[in-house]
Amino acid sequence: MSTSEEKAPLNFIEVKIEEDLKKHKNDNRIHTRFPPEPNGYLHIGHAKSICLNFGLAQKYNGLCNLRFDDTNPEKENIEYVNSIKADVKWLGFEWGDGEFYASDYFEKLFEYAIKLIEIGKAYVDDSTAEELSRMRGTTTETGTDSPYRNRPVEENLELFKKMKNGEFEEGSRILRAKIDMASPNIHLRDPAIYRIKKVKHHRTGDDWYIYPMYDWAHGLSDSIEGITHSICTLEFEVHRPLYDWILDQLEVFHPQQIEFARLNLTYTVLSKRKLLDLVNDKHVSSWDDPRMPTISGLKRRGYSPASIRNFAKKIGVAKRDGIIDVALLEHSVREDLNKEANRVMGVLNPLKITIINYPEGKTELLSAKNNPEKEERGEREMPFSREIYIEKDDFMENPPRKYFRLSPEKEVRLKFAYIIKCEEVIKDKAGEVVELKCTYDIHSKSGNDTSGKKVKGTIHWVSAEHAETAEVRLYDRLFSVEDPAGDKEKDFLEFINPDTKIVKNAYVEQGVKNFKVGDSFQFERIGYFCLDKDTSENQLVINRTVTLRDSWGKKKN
RNA sequence: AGACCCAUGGUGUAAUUGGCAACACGCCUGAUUUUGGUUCAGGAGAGUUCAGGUUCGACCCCUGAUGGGUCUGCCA
Repeated sequence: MSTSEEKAPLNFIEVKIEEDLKKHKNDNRIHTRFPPEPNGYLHIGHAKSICLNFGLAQKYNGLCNLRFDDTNPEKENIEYVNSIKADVKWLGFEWGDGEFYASDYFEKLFEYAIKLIEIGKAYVDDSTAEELSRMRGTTTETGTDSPYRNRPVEENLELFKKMKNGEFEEGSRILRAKIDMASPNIHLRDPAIYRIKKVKHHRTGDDWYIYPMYDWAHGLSDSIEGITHSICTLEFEVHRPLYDWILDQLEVFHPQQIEFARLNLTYTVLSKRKLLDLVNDKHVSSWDDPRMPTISGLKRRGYSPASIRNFAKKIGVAKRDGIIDVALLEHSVREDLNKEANRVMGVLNPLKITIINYPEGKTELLSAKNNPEKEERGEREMPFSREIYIEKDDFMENPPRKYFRLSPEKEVRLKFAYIIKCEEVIKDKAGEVVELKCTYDIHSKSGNDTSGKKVKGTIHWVSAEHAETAEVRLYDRLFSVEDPAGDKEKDFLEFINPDTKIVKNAYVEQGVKNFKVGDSFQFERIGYFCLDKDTSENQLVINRTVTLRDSWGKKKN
């Protein structure tokens, strides 16, 4: 038995590609494209598409273009173009010379339209939008022919050129493909392919008074670029007959459109319009608010490009639409950050401890491992002194069974330091524990413990005198229900989760000050965090990316 | 209502193209651990929406039903 390498199962698109390869279709060339409209920021759903399209090109030694579908100047702008380029690059993909814009093809697209008119397959229609809508029919009733449908070619040519020259009012006329008003597929009922829009375009300026519709621009752009596999989401399935019709009429290179199910994620929304609403209505601070499922939001939250790429790999590609558990996304970051992120200590909810048998004024440096998963990351020195902070949760006056942490008369290890014992609990008038008096065992020093003691729990701490204060933003899921957009009665905005806690008075070890904005690290025993761009000279701002898995916390509930 | 698409554990994706369902996440148990993390070992959980048919044999092919999605912009 030869142990040839396991081949990962192919998704249905790869199956299709390999069939094409077997038939030597397109001379075995594989060319995909990622075609965003620059009218918003990219989100995790786009990341799926980016990984798919660029990933296919990599796998089959092909190319993947980045093409901006910029045919609607009303909604598009250069800010979005730039953010999209930055996000794709950040995700780890390169398009080389393959940066294109549908607007680069406006002239060519116009000529193709002329050709379509010339072969009698397109006409200028003077009907109003309402008339067009009425004549289109419905899903059950066929449409009716427009009175302008049989205009002579010459007249169409002349009118279309006048449209181009700006001689008509916006909305007064459109160019339509002449297909079949009785088709059960509404997209084939003489669809509009050009409309008049006297709007300045972010790239072509005032050159054009007419702009092509998606169906006209997209397929032809694919064709012009020699795209072999034009991959898009399911809702374009009904457009495919039109995509094919256009290319067939013009007898040009004919890419194959393939549709797959777009990504849905629990506890969030992934539609550009809804994300825009969140930004515009100030429910979030910006497109890169760390709670946003945008690529820039995930980046700011502390997600690594690798974690997103791995997530995309895990979710697979298919035609069935479903909803993916965010837990899988969270697992993907933990998996990556566990290996990559250095450990530091941070106390989010401090409880002061005075170690009464530790000399006043003394400070010693203890060495701490930076990353147990990567010995080569070495060690750092942490100052230890008489007064320290521990996490409030790490002390209980009346502990339940199997509580491994600190409680009266009990001992725990301070990680990388000594074993301490709780001798006295100090409370305020309200009965709240405000401080602990402890003793430490001088023989229990980490690395050379001769005390012979073995304690069940190890907790994190930070020296009071040496700690830095930080603002820590404990982000939670953006919505409090699994499918906020799925409720028929309530608007998705009603499900926004208000529980993002901001902890102002966290104490963190000094080293955090040396991190750069965007650096990820683990607060031992708590979770993965990163330094936020709001950090200033005198204020550290830290975002929680995701908590650590917590089997104890789960058990308690 | 019509056309088109889809249907496999809680979730997502597989099943050498017809040979009695696998992987990942999540969940549970145990071991290891100076992170109740990681790692390791194990477990529960679907008989493939339903009803027929073809076949020695069906998740896979056929028919019908049911359920879900998409489509009636001069948006993409």
